[in-house]
Amino acid sequence: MSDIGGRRTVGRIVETEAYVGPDDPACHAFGHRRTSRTEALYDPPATAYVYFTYGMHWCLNVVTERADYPAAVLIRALEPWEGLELMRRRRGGVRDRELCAGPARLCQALGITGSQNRTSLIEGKVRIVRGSGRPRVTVTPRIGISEAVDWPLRFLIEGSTWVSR
DNA sequence: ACGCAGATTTTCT
DNA sequence: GAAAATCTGCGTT
Repeated sequence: MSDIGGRRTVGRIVETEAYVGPDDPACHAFGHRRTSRTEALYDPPATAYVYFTYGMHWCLNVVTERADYPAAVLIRALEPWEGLELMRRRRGGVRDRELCAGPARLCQALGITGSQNRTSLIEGKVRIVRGSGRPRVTVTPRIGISEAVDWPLRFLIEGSTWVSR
């Protein structure tokens, strides 16, 4: 959920990818690479890692491991729950199915930018809270990367129609 | 439905 | 100078 610009949007996470640390060739901190961009990955768990790519897109990750161990989970898709009007406005009137189906799309829908980088996902303007169900999860390889292409680290809620691609 | 190219800028070589 | 954890619009089938 986000509370940005004085208004709230809520969604259920339906798709994620894991980037599992310095030994993962697809992780931005592969080989313990430490730059101004990757610095957030070395923060404590539940910190936001928001990075900018392709000249125009923001993507949101959750730092998952202890401080100084750079691993994170990329949030790839949400099922929109609240604040649909605001999401539609931010996304420029695309079909609802495409509001949050993709890592950069959901950031646009929720108003997430670099100003959320290194903020707490427990008490910040962007938060992640525990849900109530125990959904079945499907596992596939990650998308859009060129290293470790076959590692099964993409997780989808089984049967969700809100996932990307 | 599918495939391709353009957008646009940070980061690292 | 090239590539990048992407998205969109426009072309063809």
